[in-house]
Amino acid sequence: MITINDVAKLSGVTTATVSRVLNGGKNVKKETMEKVLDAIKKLNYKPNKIARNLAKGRFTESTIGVILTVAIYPFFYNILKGIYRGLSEQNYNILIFNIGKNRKEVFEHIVKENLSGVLIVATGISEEEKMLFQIHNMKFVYLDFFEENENSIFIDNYLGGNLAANYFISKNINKIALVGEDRKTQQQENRFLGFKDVLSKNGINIKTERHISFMENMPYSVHGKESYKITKELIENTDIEGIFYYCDELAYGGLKAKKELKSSIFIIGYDDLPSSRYFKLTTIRQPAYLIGYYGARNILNVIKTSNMVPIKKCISPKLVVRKT
Amino acid sequence: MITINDVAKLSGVTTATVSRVLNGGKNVKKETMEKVLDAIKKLNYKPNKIARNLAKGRFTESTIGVILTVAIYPFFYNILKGIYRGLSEQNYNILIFNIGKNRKEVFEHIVKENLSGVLIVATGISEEEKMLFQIHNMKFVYLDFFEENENSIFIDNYLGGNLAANYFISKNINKIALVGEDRKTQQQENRFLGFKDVLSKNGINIKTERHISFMENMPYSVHGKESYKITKELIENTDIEGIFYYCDELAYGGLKAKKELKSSIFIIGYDDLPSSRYFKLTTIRQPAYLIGYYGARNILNVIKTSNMVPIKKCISPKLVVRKT
DNA sequence: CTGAAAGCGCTTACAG
DNA sequence: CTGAAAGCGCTTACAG
Repeated sequence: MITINDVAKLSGVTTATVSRVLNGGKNVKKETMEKVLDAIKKLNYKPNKIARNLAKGRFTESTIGVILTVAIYPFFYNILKGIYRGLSEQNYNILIFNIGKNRKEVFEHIVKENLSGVLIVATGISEEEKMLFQIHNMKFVYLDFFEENENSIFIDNYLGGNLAANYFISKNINKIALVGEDRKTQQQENRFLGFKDVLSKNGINIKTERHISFMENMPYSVHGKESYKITKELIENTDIEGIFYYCDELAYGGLKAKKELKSSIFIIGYDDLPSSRYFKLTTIRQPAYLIGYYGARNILNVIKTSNMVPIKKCISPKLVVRKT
Repeated sequence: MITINDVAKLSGVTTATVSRVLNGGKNVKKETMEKVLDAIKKLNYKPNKIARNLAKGRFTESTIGVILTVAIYPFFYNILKGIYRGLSEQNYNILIFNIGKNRKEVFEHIVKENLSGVLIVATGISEEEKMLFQIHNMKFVYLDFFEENENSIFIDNYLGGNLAANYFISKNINKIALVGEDRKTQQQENRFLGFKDVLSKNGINIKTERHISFMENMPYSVHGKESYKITKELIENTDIEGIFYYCDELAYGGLKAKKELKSSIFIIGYDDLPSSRYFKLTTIRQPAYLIGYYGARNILNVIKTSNMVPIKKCISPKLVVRKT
């Protein structure tokens, strides 16, 4: 590594002078300046920001980390947008981490960064990871994820499930299927539980439940195609009247099957992504943007107040009735 | 600021021991550890990452800055997605900066960050800003922006304009209006120039040109509403047969006016946002995701090779004919 | 298991 | 205009 010492030696001055040049060249003779600049170029010297910031006593943190798993889906994008808005307002920057692969390494990297706090999107972290954060006094807020005793801004997925079930009941639909992913996420568990609970209260049992195998490294649309196949099969081989999908993108696949087979099956999604409006999909709306925005405001709050009582913010989803 | 010295004093040990505790507590007596941990809690001590990184010789940069103006529009979001993908592949993180307000301050902040390089989205930077980057040996690549002698990944907006004009000509449409923004951006200038050039070659002159006043702090949909009004007025008061809009979101407003007035006017947008498919909007597609992805790969390249020849990558837009 | 001391790469008041 | 030296907050080989 080329340091200020190397530059000083090559240009025949002390590091003090090199430093002066680096800082704008006030009080430096023109010729000296040129010599130094020359040496910098020759050595392709790049000042070390870390050292400089330490020397200058610049310890202000104005960056919030955002921890994402795998890809940015449209839903997460809206969360991100909200975060961006909330953080920009307070002149904070966003540092995005992807913990999809090398999770452990990335976590160790995160605590080395000069961060004010961290926003964790749609996933929980292990006790070990929490410990790591604690040692480094790194505050965090969960987004779209609930955990007792932690700061979390989340959506009432159970209620979302209720809403979907009530919609079917209002339409007098009894033969119902569920289509989701095969990985157990908090979001899906609660949605489906809320859905089933309302149904059983009304004496209805789910006819069948299908789970698409989740593929981490694929664009999510691949799952939509799986959903299309499954729906087709369901329509052809069963007397199902309605399907509740884990999310809109899965429902889109269902819509395609429905159309192709000219079926009159009822379909309900979850998320209310932008496209759902144009597909006229009946769905449960989650205000993703708000989650992000609240998240941004709250992490800033947590940092400032070093609050002991965890922040809990539960957002209610809404039924959006369209034509499916 | 509370430092390791304060903790050492309060717990009656030296900084060496505190440091050991901070680093996992290997070779520290249990009681000592507890004393230190106690002091840390009492003082709410937060280790200084800057100092630690300097001491540990951790100078690896694995972060790329992304400079955005104002808000994240759907188009920029797709660029971001591409960047995210390309950077994640190489285990780099993204640090997002918003230069919408306090531009100068933010730039000064950027060069203080420990960044490997910077991606500048859809905007040029001034000579002064370039100088700043040069002094700090900060490499950058323009995305969706062209400048001679700089690294840039851009879209051929002139060609995009050509494509739109040719479409109108193929439909035998002669009475044409242009709807754009009132700020002069490179993107709009080139699009409209390309459009007009083809028309004049065919002996056609633009009938009228309208410019919506750009509002920085508003969601872009506000501009769509303006566009709706303007289009309505154009349909009602002129014999225009076709309108070319600066971007899809403006075209959506036009679509609404067209529908309301049951007009048969031809409408063509620019971008091909996801919703455009459902609106059946004829438009010029810009592969935003690709720009981001190439951008990520290229900035990484620029850093590694300290290339002298600027990287230029021109991406061609495509006409997407739908029903409008 | 713990401390004294040197060092990470840079900056800056002080003296000349 | 320039240098010698102390210092930023932390880590770590060395010695005990």
